[in-house]
Amino acid sequence: MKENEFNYEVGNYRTPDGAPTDIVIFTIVTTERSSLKKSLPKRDLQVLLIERKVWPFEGAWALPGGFTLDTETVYDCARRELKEETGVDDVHIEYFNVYSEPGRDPRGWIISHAFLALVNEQLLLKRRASVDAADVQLFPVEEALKMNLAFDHRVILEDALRIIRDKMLTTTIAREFLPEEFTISELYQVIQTVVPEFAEQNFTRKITSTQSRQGIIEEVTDEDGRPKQSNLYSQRAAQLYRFRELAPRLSIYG
Amino acid sequence: MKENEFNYEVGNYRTPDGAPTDIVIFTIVTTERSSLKKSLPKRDLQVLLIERKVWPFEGAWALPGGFTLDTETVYDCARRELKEETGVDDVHIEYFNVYSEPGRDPRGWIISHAFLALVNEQLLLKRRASVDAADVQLFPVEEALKMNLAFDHRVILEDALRIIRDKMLTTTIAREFLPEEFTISELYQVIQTVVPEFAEQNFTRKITSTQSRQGIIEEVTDEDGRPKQSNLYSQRAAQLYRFRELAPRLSIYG
DNA sequence: AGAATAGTGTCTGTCAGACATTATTAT
DNA sequence: ATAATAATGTCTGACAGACACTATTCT
Repeated sequence: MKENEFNYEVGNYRTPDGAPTDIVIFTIVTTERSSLKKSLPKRDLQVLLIERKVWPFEGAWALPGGFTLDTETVYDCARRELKEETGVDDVHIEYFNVYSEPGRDPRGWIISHAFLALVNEQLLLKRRASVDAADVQLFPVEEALKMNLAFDHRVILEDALRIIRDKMLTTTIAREFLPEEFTISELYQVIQTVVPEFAEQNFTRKITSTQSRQGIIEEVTDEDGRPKQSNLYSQRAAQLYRFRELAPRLSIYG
Repeated sequence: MKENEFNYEVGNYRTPDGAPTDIVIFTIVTTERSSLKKSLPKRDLQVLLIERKVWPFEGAWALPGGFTLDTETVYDCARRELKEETGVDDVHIEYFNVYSEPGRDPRGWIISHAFLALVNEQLLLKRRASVDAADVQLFPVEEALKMNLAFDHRVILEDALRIIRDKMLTTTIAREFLPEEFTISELYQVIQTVVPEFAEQNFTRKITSTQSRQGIIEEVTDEDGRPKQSNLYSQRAAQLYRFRELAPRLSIYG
């Protein structure tokens, strides 16, 4: 390295003390409504938090994360941390913002890169069985927002929430919370769990029968080409659907 | 600072050598079609680049940017750099991604934060008059994409382009390239300049008369409440419009 | 008159929104 | 039968897409 030229541009300014990632891991927790069987379960959007054991914010709950190494991208780091905390890989993980407010971390000048991950409950269960981690826990987002989270993690969580609420309606990320094959009611419920104000009276018809939404989902059929149905959550069996690749182009101009 | 605890968590790992910002500054350059007066001008999406004078990538063109100070956020830094390079402030500037590939900067471990800015041509002109900067220049984006830009700036530019193309159709950022009051044709042209494949036969009617798009723009009237028109670009005078605050909510589900 | 842009008329098929109704099946 | 969810029917007004047409004014 040409040391003098390096110094010329970088100068003798202070350099950051670290470039960590923080990961907002969302999952939807399904709880059967015990009273009656064959009824739709309750769904709850939850976020994974870790109780800090060391200074700073000792004892407070925080988003999982860790410092990026000089041999990896921040994206690699986020995936690595996600794997460490949840045991899962190959899930939707997405970078959404940087947090660089001076003083946000008492340890020094630390610029954090925030990711959000959407993890299917089924995948999380494996990990939760294997590790008895009292210091790693899922919280309903509404509850987490009221807690005194470490660092600026409340702001990060709020930002992440805003983003998945937006994306839930404008992309097909709902698929991340659903099994491969699902019913319309499940899809509707997942959307409503993330975006409570979502209400669409003619949802079934719109998602299945309108031309402009062709290609979002398709009916699942068995080997003989007959419609495949499920009566897991209902008396009357419901048609199963799966997501296709096509997502419609949105535009405000028509 | 508790030095030992700091070391415990941060460890003795290497820390980054800098957290700069790179800014993709877009503008739309308008050139009158000289042949005939009263005709729509040609518009061209251009990006501001700077010729590097020092190692590394000496002589190559690069995105403007600079190192973040420990007293500011990366957002502050981007705004500061934008002001330095263009003389403008108070324009649309937005963070969009982080670039952290090891080795992306020969000077060391440098994680860059990329912003995009949309600057109205009129605002840029002031600056361009005051500074004769042969090393600061606007390039049509198509041309810039073919150049050997410094660092990973080609990738950054491609990402930025993808984002403003998407946002041009889903938000009202077109306003950033337009004067306060504009005609439908101007708006249409700006959209097409950024998204060449955009074509909407009934654009006028959709943007002015459909209920679902109420509130995007409104007619401009003079003090007496009479419609205000402009014949700057046309024989027949055209109604002037301005953007309102409301942007429609988009959803793929209806 | 011709050129250049602005803006409206008209028609068909599809969709949105609101609401009611029927269908299916475990209990 | 009842409960619970799944799915369709029906109606009105609005919109999309396509294309032709009229309007205005500078040259």
